[in-house]
Amino acid sequence: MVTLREVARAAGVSPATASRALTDAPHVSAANREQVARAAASLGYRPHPAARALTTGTTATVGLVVPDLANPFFAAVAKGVQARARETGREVLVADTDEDATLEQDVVARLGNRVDGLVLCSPRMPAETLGSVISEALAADGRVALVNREAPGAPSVSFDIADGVRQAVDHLRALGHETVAYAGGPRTSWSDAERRTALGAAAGGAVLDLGSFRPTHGGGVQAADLALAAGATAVLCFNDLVALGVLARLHARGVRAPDDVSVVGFDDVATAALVTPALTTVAVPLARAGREAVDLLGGNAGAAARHRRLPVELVVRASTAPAPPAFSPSPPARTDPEVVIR
Amino acid sequence: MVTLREVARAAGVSPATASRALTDAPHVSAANREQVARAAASLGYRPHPAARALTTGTTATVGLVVPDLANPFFAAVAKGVQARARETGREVLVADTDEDATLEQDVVARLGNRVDGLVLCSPRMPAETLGSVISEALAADGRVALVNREAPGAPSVSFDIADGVRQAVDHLRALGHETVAYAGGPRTSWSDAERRTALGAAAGGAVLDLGSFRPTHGGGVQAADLALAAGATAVLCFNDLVALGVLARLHARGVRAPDDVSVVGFDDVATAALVTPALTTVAVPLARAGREAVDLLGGNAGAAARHRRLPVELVVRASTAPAPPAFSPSPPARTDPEVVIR
DNA sequence: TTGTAAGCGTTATCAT
DNA sequence: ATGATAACGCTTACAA
Repeated sequence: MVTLREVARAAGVSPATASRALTDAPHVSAANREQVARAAASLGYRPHPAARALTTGTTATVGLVVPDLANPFFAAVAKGVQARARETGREVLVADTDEDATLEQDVVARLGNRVDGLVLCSPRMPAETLGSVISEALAADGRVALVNREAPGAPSVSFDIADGVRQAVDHLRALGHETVAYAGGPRTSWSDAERRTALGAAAGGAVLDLGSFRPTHGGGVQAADLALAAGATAVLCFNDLVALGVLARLHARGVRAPDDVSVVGFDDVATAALVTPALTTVAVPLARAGREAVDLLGGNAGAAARHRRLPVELVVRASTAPAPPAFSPSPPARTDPEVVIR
Repeated sequence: MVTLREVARAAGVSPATASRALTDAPHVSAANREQVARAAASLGYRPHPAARALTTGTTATVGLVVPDLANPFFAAVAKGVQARARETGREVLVADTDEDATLEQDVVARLGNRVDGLVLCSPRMPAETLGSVISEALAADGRVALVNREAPGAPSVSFDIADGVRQAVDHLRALGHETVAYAGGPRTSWSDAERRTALGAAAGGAVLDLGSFRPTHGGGVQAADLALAAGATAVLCFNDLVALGVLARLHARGVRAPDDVSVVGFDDVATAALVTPALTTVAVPLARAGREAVDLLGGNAGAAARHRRLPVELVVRASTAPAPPAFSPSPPARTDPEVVIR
């Protein structure tokens, strides 16, 4: 291993000067700067990250906590975090909590002292746990940034979910759908709560609440049968995975999409465009969110209180179409107040 | 920040003893061991990773290099790497090269001195670059492990691709398909070469070579038209993404799958089971490969020359069916020797 | 502008 | 079994 001392010796200067030269610090003559650079290059010098971290107290590393790397939603965020970190000369330490909310706190602790800042993309973490994580271990400003979630005390990058819901519902209403159902996500999900709030404000009448489902293909399968039973002609889903499940179940039951029932997803993950019928969905700038979260780290100004909300956009593909003239396998359940979001 | 000195003082011992006690080193009295543990716990002591790394020369970190985190194939591998690393008390530094093979070498260099070992899952990296990476920066044994690729000088975890190809072709032949086409992946891909070699040995006649395509949905769209033109009734694809593209294009052209044309994918990524028709595909233990690659790191024995080849399994779903009695939009091109794998 | 020297928090060596 | 003490490789006062 070639150390700074050796570079300094080769360049005929002291380690201090060599250090200054290589870190672009001031007070170094142009001649020396050049000498040192030349020596470092020819020797193949690589600064020792741990040594640097020990003295500076900074690791040039950002941590990323996600529930499931294999979930395309989080994978897209991770990609954004990765890209931005690399651009800014930092590495990414990634932790997959495997959907285990109890693990998240532990993971944060383990990562805490290895990184300069932490990007938290943990929708399931209880608000109180999140609060303690923010205040406890990462007391300093700019040490933690949230993605797809907002909470006091930490900057965050989230999405204009309300607008996305509005766009989706408007789209379906415009197509003549009167009975629109919502296949919701986990009750503990911050972003599901956002969706429900927005649904309550939807124009053109109430939206049927099908309930809460696991945010997976299986959840969608469940929801589809309920939607059919309720006589819905359109289903808005918590996310694309759920939408895919709805589509699959509809097909299995001989119900055509979009001819008989329209389906709208959320997120616009990569596969949404690849399935048949291609999914109409609310596109959410996942990678961009990851990038901006990284920029929120190391928050110098009062960034600690900063919440960025990124715009979303309905992408109309092939899973939505005008409502069928009269497709009602069973009477709509709109009269039951308990399942209606006001 | 609470340091080891403070713990030692609280426990009434020297830093050396405290260190030994906390690292489970020998030569510490049971009493002191307990005292130190208690003090550390009550003070909330966290060893400083950089300091430890500086003295021990070990970072408790593994690096992972992939071309694209958002690709479900690599995401699954990453999840496995992650899980195994965590179980063994290590963290994961991940680098996404964004499909840029020229970036890979640079990334390896950047990661090299921050990790104890590197898991390389870079199918596109030229063999020579890979060779220099293995020998140069990571000279020591057990510093690098390959996934989905084999090369001299480094241990690897790959898949029994030949067997997978055999299973797929046998399946199609058994269904009565005489004209089976292969939609290949990038020429530079190690695993595509494996597939082609296996195809050459396929029983029951030659397999039509459609050519090389990008390993994406778009590549599949291209391949579909060629398969149709060649009169194939079954298409074996480089991976599931390509298969999805084939399926989409078939559907767009009014060709039914599996009624008119059967399609087989490779990898069995998560979405393969979720689309309609559900994809028949060769399931490959991606996460397991990631886990085993981590175990190959820090290779003590002659593990440096070790190559593990994991078993694969054809998963028959809905995208394959018996060959149609006589579906030949155009005459099969089997007579053209240039496009036939012998 | 440059060099000397003092750490940063641990672990490892060497006495005791 | 325990405790000084010297590294580990780097940055940064502080001097010059």
